[in-house]
Amino acid sequence: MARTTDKEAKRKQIIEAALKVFARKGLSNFKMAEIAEEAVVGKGTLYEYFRTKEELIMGSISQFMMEFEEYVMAQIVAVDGPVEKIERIVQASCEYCLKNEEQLDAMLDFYAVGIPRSGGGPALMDLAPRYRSVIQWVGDVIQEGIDKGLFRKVDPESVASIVVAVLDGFIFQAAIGVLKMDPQKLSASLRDTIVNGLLKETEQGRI
Amino acid sequence: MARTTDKEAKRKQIIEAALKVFARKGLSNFKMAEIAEEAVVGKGTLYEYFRTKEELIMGSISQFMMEFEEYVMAQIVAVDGPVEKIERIVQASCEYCLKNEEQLDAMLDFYAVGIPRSGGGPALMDLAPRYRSVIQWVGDVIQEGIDKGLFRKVDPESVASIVVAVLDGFIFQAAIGVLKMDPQKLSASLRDTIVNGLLKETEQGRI
Amino acid sequence: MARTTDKEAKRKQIIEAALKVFARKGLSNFKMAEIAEEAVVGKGTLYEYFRTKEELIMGSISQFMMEFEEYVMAQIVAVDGPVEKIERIVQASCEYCLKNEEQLDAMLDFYAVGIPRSGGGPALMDLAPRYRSVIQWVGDVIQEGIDKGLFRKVDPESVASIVVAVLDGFIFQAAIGVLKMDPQKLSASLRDTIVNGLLKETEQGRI
Amino acid sequence: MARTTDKEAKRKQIIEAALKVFARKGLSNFKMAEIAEEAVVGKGTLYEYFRTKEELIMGSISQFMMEFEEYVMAQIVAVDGPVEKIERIVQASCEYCLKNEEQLDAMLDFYAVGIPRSGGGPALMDLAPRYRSVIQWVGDVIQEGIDKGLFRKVDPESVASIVVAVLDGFIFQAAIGVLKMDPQKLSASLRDTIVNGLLKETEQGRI
DNA sequence: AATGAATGAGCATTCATTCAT
DNA sequence: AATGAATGAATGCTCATTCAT
Repeated sequence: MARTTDKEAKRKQIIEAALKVFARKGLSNFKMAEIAEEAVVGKGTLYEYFRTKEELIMGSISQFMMEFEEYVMAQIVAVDGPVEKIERIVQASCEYCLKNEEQLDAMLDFYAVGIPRSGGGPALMDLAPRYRSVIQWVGDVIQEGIDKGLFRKVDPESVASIVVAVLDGFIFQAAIGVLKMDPQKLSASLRDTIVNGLLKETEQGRI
Repeated sequence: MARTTDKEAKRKQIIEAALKVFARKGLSNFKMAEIAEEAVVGKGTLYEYFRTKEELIMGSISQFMMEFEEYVMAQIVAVDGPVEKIERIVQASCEYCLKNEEQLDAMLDFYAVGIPRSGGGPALMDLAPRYRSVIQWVGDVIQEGIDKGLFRKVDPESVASIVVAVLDGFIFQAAIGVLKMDPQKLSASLRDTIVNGLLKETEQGRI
Repeated sequence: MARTTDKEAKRKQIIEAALKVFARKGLSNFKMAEIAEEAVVGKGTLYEYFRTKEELIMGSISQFMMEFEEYVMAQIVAVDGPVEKIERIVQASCEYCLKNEEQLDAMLDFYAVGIPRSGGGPALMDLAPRYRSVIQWVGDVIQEGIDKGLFRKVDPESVASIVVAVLDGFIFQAAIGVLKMDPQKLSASLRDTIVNGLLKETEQGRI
Repeated sequence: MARTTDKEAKRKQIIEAALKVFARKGLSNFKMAEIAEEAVVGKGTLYEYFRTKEELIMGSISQFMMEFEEYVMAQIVAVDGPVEKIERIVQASCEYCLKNEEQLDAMLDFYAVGIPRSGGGPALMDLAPRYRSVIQWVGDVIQEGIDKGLFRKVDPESVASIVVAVLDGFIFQAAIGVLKMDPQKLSASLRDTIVNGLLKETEQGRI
């Protein structure tokens, strides 16, 4: 059991180092040696935990994405009401980005890794399923709003797409430095713009 | 007299080949030799037009971005009315992506290139100014809507940020394959969700 | 623990191989791959010990020059008397060239490397200090001869310049094949021509 | 006839440019393009006059050596007396180096070109015959001195070797910057050191 | 298990040379 | 005859990966 824990801990340690290096150098410029140095292990050790560079990249990104998702989900479970849920998902996403400001620089790279190439093999990592599930989840919230008579009868999936798109767009704008990742301001702004537009006339101004 | 050449034309030819290769292989995996082959020129020729691989990348992306911008701008000049302008910018953006579906795969890479790295030099290409000007432009449209009494008194810049963010987010979703780039549908969807939310109560349903 | 290596020994091994290749191909025609092959190491290994080709060249030449100097110095320490010292330095220099006959071919290249270029950076290697110290040393011997009343009152430095010049000239003549590097003959010849001319009339024929 | 003159003139023009570039960059670092630029002709033109880079190098060095020799010879023809001849050859050599101070930087390279390589082809240029003839000529002068009863009965060829060696050594010392090419001083110095040593005792102090 | 010295496939880049104009 | 755009063979150097210790 101790063995497993040790192994797992060192793997985490390497991934943490990797994410730092990704942020600093970008996914296409970092070297395995840099990660080894950052993780304070030998180059050879990396290969005890990841078979190839590619696997280390995928492993690290997966880990990051998973923690992102977990964080957001954890912030949401206790929230009631569709409007609040959407507000909270925006806030939580921004919060996570802020807490991992360093990673922000690398997130676009993470996204790019998910692009399938027409020529050559498939995407290094298939982001689509994860993406669909997020959109699905947001769509359910929208549907919930409609069902509760709060929202107009919009197409839940389309709106969900938009909400998720805004979040990604914010991340990009923050990464290039034209937007400040302010959870309160951005969630308020999104609420005022999108959620308001979703509310039925009779509901507007009430919430 | 020596062999005469239209330098500008050959430069374009190389850039076109480069963009194709970028889409196929991604910005971090392509080889100069591939571009030479695609452009049907010798490897050495590439270096007659671009001093380094990096410069070729930047030149090609710049060209792409510029053409993107030009296309969208051209589609917009003749449009009147804030709502129509926003609708049209979404449509035009989608159209250009559709016309260059091949490039779509590479666009996330293009974005990633614009991320400044905390460690090491600056971003390969500074997208911020271009971005700010687009947001500014959309913001002006929003302001126009407010001035005309069409829109509620929102913060123009925040809304502009959101609109632009949605466009980028759409591009990403299309790239990973969870969204279809349908100009009509997406612009209608955006209009129904965002623009509606911007309209004053008295205006809703009229436009 | 990792594969352990005597870094210093391997460095020597590479330098030895390099000097062989220099002699065979000349400083401007050799390829790194040739040195790797001669040293029976991988190309990459060369770069573990020398950052660039230039550094490998400089390191190897430095080493050669140093060993040359050490050899000559070692042959001289025990020698008494100015005339004998000069004779011995000539002999020792020739001996070293003979023992390293292979290198002889490359020595002119080594010299050329020390030439500072008016345009562009400084010389790859500054031979001037080392040169001045040798001339200084020979000058001291001449001075000693004058002080002891053996030599005429000549300018020690000028004569030292000449002696050193002759040695270099010999190396060149040997390299192009118009002179045989015969320590006995050359030192005798130099003694008969130069040293004799330095002796006071009263001393001539005595020594 | 005009044709020939033009051709010959342009050839000279190229060689002159080449020598300048050699001095600036060294024989192993210059590029054909640099020579074309310096000569203010197109790259292609170089190949109208020299089949290859190597041929251009050889042609230029030959030209330089020939002019060197011609200059020295011209300065010597009218000189009488072995001592004066030797003094004059030293002076003339220094003078030429001074007049072509720029080339001085490249002369070691020229020498190096004459070194035959054990492995690979022969020397790019065989300096031996030219060298032997110079040594021969100096040897004849020494012999003349002996015959006239001025010099001791030394081995003419050995002494000639030394004299020529000194000249080359001076050039090297001047190139690396430890010696000033002063015709008067150097010839006087050489005369005082070598020639004096050659004089018979009865002649010393007379000349 | 951990390491880092060794490796060589792989790639950006250079530059002598060609040849259409 | 003169040119310089085009070319690709050649080469320095990198870095993921291996493996002896």
